[in-house]
Amino acid sequence: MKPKLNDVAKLAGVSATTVSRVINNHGYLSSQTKEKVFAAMRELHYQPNNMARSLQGKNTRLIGVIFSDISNPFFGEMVSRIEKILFAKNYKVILCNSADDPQKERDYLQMLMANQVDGIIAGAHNLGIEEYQQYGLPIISFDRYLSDNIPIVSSDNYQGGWLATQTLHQAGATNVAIFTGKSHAGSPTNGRREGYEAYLTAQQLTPHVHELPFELTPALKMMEIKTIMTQHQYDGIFCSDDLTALLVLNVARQLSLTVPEQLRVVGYDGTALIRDYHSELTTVEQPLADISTLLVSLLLQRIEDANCTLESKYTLPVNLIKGLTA
Amino acid sequence: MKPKLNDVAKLAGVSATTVSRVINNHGYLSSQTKEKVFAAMRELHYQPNNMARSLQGKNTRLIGVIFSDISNPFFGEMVSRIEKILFAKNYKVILCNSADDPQKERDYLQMLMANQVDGIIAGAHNLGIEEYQQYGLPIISFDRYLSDNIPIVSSDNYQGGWLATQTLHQAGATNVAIFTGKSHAGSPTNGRREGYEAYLTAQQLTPHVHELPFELTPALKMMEIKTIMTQHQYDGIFCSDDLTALLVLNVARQLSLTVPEQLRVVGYDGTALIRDYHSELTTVEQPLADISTLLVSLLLQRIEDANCTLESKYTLPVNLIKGLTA
DNA sequence: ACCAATATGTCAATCGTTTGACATTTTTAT
DNA sequence: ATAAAAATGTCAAACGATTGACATATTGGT
Repeated sequence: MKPKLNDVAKLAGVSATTVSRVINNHGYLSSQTKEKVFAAMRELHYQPNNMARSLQGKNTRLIGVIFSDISNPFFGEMVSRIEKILFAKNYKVILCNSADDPQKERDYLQMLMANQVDGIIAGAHNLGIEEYQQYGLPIISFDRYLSDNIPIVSSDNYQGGWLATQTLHQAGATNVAIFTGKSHAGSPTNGRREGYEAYLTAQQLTPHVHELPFELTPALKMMEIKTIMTQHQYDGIFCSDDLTALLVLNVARQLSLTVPEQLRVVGYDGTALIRDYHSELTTVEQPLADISTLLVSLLLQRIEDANCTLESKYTLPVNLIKGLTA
Repeated sequence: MKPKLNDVAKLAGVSATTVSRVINNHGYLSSQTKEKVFAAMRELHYQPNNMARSLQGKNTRLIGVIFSDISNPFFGEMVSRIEKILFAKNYKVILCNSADDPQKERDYLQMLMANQVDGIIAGAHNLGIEEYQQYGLPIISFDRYLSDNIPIVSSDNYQGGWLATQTLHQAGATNVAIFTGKSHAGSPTNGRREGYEAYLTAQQLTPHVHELPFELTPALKMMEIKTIMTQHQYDGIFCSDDLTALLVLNVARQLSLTVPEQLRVVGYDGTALIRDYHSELTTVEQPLADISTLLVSLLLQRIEDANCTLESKYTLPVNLIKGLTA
């Protein structure tokens, strides 16, 4: 069996209490004793049992991270960053892919509770507000309103939508469409669309909104896009995420539309993947590093002091990455 | 505070033992009592404390999943699949991005031990073999030899390398290079390179191996590729991963090389992302679904019966996805 | 009315570690 | 030499749930 605290104590020739004190650096300890104990721990490859520790009320240092699906590069990069930051602070991540399934999300929440996580970073949002509220846990939300006492971190979607549309317009487009997801209440893409509409209205131009169902496979989405693009002669398209923008560029190629002359395209997100492998795409970059840092930092504040007052909303500025498509 | 088993017992008007029995479905129980207890659990939003449970020797149902970085789409997709499969079997994933840093990998292993994970799926491999052996934990490795008693799941890298090269050759290429990572002992890319060399040798052609350092940023890698491609006039390039293939295609565009007429390109991995957004790329697809399923299934076998005999190596067939680049 | 099966309760030990109370010994400073 | 500080020990009660031993009560079937 795995070595326990008592085995270490025996090997080191000290009492169990002393070993515990060494581990927790508690009370008076001579450096010789410490060394003896550490040596014994090394020799036995001893690792204190975190389950037992957390029973005493110690933090588990586990954080639940819920996103819809990390195989989406945007979430993948974000979770990867969050994990790295948390690891540096000695926290571990329990990964939850909710797959946009409310029941799965609910199950995950319960599971996270059962595992005594210290807090949750929520980036998937299908559940009603109450479900998140009823657990008295520190929670920080990414990009969506959950409840009054759950702070939201997001980038400036409105500004991003405005910026994207402005970029298309200034690149010469006048007949500008937006391809976005279904507009859910509280959904982040709403802001992007509002920015888009506001800019066009300010320019006395007409918005053309196309909602592409979220569940569509990329192949189906592409067909849909092709249909839309043949029926309308847009000269500028703002896609509310970069992957959709790639599909639009593919379709443009199929339809022999020259980019950016006949068609201008702006995407959204600006992940490292897109910047590195699709530098041609003009896109609005969300500050993923800052978002991740802030999410973690707020959560840890809440964990350390449950009563600390946090803003209800943190909005980070976006940045336009100028490529060749607009 | 969070409700405990005793609170449920009080509310339901039964003993703590009965509640525990209901939870674990142990011994005689009337359906009325069960209902009363469940009702009380619901009312209190009770979740049994997994820490306390696992102290009795119950499994934690936590699995450590170590990969170098899930922001790489290949690993992202793989971890996403693994997580989904494990969740369906009521296991949770502790996510570990080793970032190709041996020390981080070591820290992760210790952390996973401290958290009493039931097993580990290891897809990052920087540590010496001993380090994985010394923990008597069920471990399954993806694509790399760790130790005799740690089963390896991988796809047929040799066959994949052969297939890719054959595809380039049959598409008309005779001066065929391979772009691969640094060849580490036990590294999976070795097999791909061997398949590449074997095919060329069988065809009386000369292999040209270019090792691109793993750590390079994509931008630097692209420069390197450009240098290589201008110095040599290859008419076929086999990239040991798809992202590198995208860079090669970018460079080809910069150098005004027509694909596939002047230059044929074959990638490797065939993730959903590539299939969906770069269907033009000819690539060797690793059976990610099967690999993930097998990894999980073997691990759970080991967890359920530590002595069960498993093969030391499981090799799954690869599949050529014909695109337009070769 | 009687035996068995079913249902529930009480009690206590256990899992591995932490922590406080208290006692004892050793070291250090004056 | 002496008191304070430092170092270690013993003991036991937590933490929250599980589980076995055992007792008791309620059923149902015959």
